[in-house]
Amino acid sequence: MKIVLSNCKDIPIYLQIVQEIKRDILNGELKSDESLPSIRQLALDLKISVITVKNAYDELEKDGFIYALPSKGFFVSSFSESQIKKIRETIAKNVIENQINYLKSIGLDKEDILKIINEKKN
Amino acid sequence: MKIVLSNCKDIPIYLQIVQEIKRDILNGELKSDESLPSIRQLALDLKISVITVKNAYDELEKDGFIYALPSKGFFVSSFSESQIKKIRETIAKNVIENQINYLKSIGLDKEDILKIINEKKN
Amino acid sequence: MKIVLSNCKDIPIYLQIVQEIKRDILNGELKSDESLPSIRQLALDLKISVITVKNAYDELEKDGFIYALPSKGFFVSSFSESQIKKIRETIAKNVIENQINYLKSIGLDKEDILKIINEKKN
Amino acid sequence: MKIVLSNCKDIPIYLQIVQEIKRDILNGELKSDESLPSIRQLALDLKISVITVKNAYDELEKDGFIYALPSKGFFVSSFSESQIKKIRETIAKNVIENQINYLKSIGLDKEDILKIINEKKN
DNA sequence: GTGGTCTAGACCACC
DNA sequence: GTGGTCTAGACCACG
Repeated sequence: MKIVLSNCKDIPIYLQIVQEIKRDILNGELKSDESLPSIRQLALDLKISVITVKNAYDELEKDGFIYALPSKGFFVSSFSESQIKKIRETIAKNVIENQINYLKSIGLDKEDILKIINEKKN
Repeated sequence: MKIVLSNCKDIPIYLQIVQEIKRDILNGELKSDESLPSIRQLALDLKISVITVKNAYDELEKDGFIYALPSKGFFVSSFSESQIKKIRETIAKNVIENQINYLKSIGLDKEDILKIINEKKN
Repeated sequence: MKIVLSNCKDIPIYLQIVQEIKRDILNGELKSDESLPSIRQLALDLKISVITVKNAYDELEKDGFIYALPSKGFFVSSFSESQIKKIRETIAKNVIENQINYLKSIGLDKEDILKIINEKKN
Repeated sequence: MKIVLSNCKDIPIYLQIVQEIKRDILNGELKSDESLPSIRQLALDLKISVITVKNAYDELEKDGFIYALPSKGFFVSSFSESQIKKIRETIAKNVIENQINYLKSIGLDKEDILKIINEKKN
């Protein structure tokens, strides 16, 4: 697993970790029941406080993406392929809906948006 | 001009104001050199502190969207229609690029994304 | 007499007027005992409030640059050529001393300053 | 780092802080990435409100002289020696040009100005 | 009336 | 500990 922290100050470190791990679970890089690095180890690797890593893992556990086995460590939750797919689609729908609404609110219409998307695809 | 604050506390009040005014400038609801409500008036209307409104206006001024004439008030910066259009497109390109990159990173491919966009259009 | 107001918000309007009239007295454009435009007239010309002009004239009177003859108007104070020259030099010494000190404080030495002055003269 | 506030109220406190820190960055007293005193500490030292210090730091951040790492503190931006030199020269050129233009406008000619500068140098 | 500045508190998230 | 945000007052200069 590879986690890269940006210096970007907009997103707290613990949330960056949350996002990267969620991402790796969703894209299949982290498999069901795979073990995550220990809090201590990840803190060492990223040169951050153990508390920050703990906060990130707690958040992921709260959201059901990982689970803790006391005195064993943290593990990726069990997801079937269809569950993963469904989560992905739910996220995508939300993201796309929000962004289209936002772009419309600043004065772009459907055609403008489609044009930009098509240009991007090249 | 109509500004609505959400109770959601994820986004600071002053940033919500910034976003709403930026949006209204970009979608043409606020015209060049149009005067904005005075700090005190807006604070009264929204039932928030004058300082919070000041912070919002300062942020907008920093970004070049409005300008202050002391003892006169705050005013929308002068933008030509083509400038507005360019800003809109720049924002849209960034937003869309980030969105597509993110969706790809969690395992969706172009076809998935297009499918969802097309469904939304209906 | 020609007064031009800048939109620059850093300097209050009444001070801009003060500066421009002082300048014209010092450079000889306004002669001793010459009459100034009436408060009302200048306010009309500059499209500003009479109060603002009044503040400017009061400031100039306080500094001894002009004097008021009630129900007649405002007039440039009587200065001999040597008095004018002395005021000019006093101002120049202050201005130059302050600026050299400032430039030194941000790390420029005499040679740097002289070099820039000499380049400007070309 | 040493910051001295004058009692003079012509310049707002927060701007005095801005000027002193800019000066120390430009003259090399504050090095790239060096940490600045925390908002609270500086407020205590100078016996002013934390908000006033925050305003000063915000202004410096806006101008690119410092950057904030939330929960860490404020730090001097990274400047190469040549960047510093360039900023210094740009400032000097502006200052000197304005000064010379002003002195000319009140009736001094080049020789007068040079004479005063040379006297100062002694 | 306007904006510009400042005070003296406060709570929060983050590390 | 740090910065980020906010409140509810205040005084000033300006127009």
